[in-house]
Amino acid sequence: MRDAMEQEAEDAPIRMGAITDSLGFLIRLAQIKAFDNFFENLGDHGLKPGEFTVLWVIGLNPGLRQGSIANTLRIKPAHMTKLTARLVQRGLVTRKTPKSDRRAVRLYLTEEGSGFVEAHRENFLSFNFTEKDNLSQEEADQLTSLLKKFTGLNACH
Amino acid sequence: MRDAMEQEAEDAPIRMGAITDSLGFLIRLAQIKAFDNFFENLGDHGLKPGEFTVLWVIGLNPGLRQGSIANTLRIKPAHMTKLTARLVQRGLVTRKTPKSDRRAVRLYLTEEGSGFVEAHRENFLSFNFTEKDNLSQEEADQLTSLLKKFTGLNACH
DNA sequence: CGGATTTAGTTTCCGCGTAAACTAAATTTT
DNA sequence: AAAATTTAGTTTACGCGGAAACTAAATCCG
Repeated sequence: MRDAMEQEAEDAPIRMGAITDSLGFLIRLAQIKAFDNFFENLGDHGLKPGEFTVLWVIGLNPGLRQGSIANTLRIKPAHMTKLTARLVQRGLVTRKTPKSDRRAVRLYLTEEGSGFVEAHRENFLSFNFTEKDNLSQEEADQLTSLLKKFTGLNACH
Repeated sequence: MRDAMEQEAEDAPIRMGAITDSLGFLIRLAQIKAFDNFFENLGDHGLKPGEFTVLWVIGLNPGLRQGSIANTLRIKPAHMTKLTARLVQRGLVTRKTPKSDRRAVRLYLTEEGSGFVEAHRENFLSFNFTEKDNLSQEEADQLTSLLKKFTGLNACH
């Protein structure tokens, strides 16, 4: 009833061949899933994963230069400028140019920013857990550890 | 010499706290790395990972509907339209509207498209390997398997 | 010192991917 | 069979992220 080679039948299984073993492809899928989970759990506060991460790092390193953060989090300078502007505009972050180097920009959390991180810390950290849907705790730990190795997070850049 | 709490010294180690264990963050880093590797190894042919993947799947399933591919590869319809247009424009793919359903669009590789996939198959598959930089073969396999589980690639959607 | 280079960040412009609204065709309902 | 609904794909408008060119300040060097 249906053509042998051509995919005329809608319900025919779709062959994916070797891409199902492609790290690049799998990582892209994982990215999508992680993103979905993020919004399911803390979409309400209106920040995106990247923004939250920046906020987090500023909280841990008040006064860090904008460029250092960009470098650490693998965000490009051009993007960092806009991202920072957004956070400032929301009143979560302040920029300060030190007298010692008037090119530089140092970042600090505002009161509100501090409160924000404090308020969402649990949610943000649990976001690591809720997205482990299909994984046991051990598997999740293993995945985390392998990704760290793969990305060279330990060895720094 | 430097302020205790503030990050006045440039070379001070940057604290990242719990995000180094955040799957979402790690996956983003992995994504960036995979992307870099892709372009290092086959950036010359001018296709991006997503485009190559689509080409690949069409090759394995000639005549598949555009929407089915989008669904399988988690590409949104709106994007799929543009992506397909690009591939058609490069002469790698042809679109065909079957008489049985004049809304649908079926996709096929052209001669050139077939040749293209054929020519880059090795490169494309080895792309899985070259990006395993920091990982042993066993670790890479393990990572692949965990990502499959995490993304639910086995269980389908 | 004063010109050349480097460094920090910004601005402009562009492409990718998405959401929402839309067009057209098939299907369901009555 | 006509109206309502669903389905397939496209169009439009927008935001995110990046590359390249730029501005301004600091450093290097003769």
